[in-house]
Amino acid sequence: MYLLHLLNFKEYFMKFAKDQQNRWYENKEKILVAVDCIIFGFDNQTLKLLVFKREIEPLKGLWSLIGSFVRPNENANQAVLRILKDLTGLENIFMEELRAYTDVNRDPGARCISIAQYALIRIDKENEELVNKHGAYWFSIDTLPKLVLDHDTMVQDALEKLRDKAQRTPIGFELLPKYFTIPQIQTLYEQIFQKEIDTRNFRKKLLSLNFLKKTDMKDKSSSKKGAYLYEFDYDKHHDQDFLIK
Amino acid sequence: MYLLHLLNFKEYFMKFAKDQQNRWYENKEKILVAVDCIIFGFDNQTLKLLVFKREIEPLKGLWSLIGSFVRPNENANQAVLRILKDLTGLENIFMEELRAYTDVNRDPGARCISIAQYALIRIDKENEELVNKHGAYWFSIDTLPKLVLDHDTMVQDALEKLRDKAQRTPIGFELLPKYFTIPQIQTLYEQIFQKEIDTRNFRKKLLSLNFLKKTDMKDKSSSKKGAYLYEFDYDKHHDQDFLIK
DNA sequence: TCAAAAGTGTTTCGGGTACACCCATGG
DNA sequence: CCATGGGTGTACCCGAAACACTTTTGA
Repeated sequence: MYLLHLLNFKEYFMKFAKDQQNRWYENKEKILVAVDCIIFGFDNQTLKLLVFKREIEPLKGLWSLIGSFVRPNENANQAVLRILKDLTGLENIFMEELRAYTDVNRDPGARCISIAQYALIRIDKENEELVNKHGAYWFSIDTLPKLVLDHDTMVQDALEKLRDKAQRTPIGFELLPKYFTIPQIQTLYEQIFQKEIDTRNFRKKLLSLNFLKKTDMKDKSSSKKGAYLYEFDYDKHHDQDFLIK
Repeated sequence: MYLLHLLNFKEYFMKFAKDQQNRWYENKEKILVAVDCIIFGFDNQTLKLLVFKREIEPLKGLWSLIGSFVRPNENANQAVLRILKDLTGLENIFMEELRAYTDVNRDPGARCISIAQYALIRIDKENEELVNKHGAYWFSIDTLPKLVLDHDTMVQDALEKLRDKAQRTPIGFELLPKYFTIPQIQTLYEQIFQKEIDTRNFRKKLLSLNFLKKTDMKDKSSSKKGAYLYEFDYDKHHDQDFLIK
């Protein structure tokens, strides 16, 4: 039987599938499959979540995550990227699966499972306008409105995963502009973990990881002295340990 | 608009859904949704995976994970528990979602997404016989056969997740009998991480966590001196840190 | 000149790791 | 009596955490 593994699997499969696929796949109930996006953003002040205000019935006026049904010719990942592109104009956004929400009655309108995904983007003027045009708004994560269905749970789960991930990998950089200051990163981490971090220890640890390139530019937008701008040095980051608590 | 949140949501929804659900849900393609189970087991020697040998066409003779389509009246979790119950007779099995596999062509027989879940069970004679009756067999994880579709990927992903999880939470106990010895746990961890662990450090760390209750029984099945049997003390385990590398 | 944020070093403490020998027992 | 696996203690090292003052500059 091990020989079979060497055969062209797809060909072999199709040979039988044509005759027999009804036996295997028949009478199996298909289900609506959606993706919902937990989109985090950072405006150099607070961590925010992008939510969508429904302006048509049903559920007019309620807040909701942005989602879509998965189409026949795309996988879940592609569905999310499609949404993000439409909504923000951005491509190459960091995103990762959170988990699937499959309860039978989670959506009273129809049996529908959702594969929730979270994404991280930088908030800037261009995408903020575009986003507003689509009826979406940024909410600070500590003043979120009630969301429809199980979307509140999704957001909480996503926050937990984000914290977990941020501790072990330099995830924050997806949320920062190309050039950023150390105090900016620190604010971001303080927002993610919702607690204050010691300046000296944070800076020491961060710089010791050796993946920040210092520039000779300064950002004076938040102090008179000005803070040096850094950029992420992708060459030097090789998934080393990155424990920041 | 905030007042709306206080209304009975489901009632409100249904009022519109009846008229309008076609507008929202119509023409949305439904998809087959399966669960696949990555079932790990431990027989006090090696970490094993339960795989299923297809004895009917299509794919006769090929090895595969155990799976099933999700039925209209169950969520993914319930589907997995149903499979595990049928297959092993066991209930209350530890299981957790791995992730969803949604590529358009992952299953050449039909568009079908799979929500992969991994589970941990102890292997004993009773469930081993039952399992064999269903055409399923335990394979040591370092001598796995080639599996169909994307199941190899699922197994690798599950192993990674298992390792990650085992490092930060005392997960191994799902895989051990009620009473077990310290050398047994160590073997389990050596299997999971595929490397040798220092006896003294392991024992020291494990006991310092204070959730093992020593009994006065000894297991002499693997040495003349015999090793003390312990049991898991659920009261004392409060999700403390549990870093074992 | 002063307010406000940026930037910098040292000490302490705990946990991780490395490492080698004695113990108990059945055959 | 000896082979086999069970069980124990110490020293070192490194990274995390705690902690306070100087620098710069625009207003």
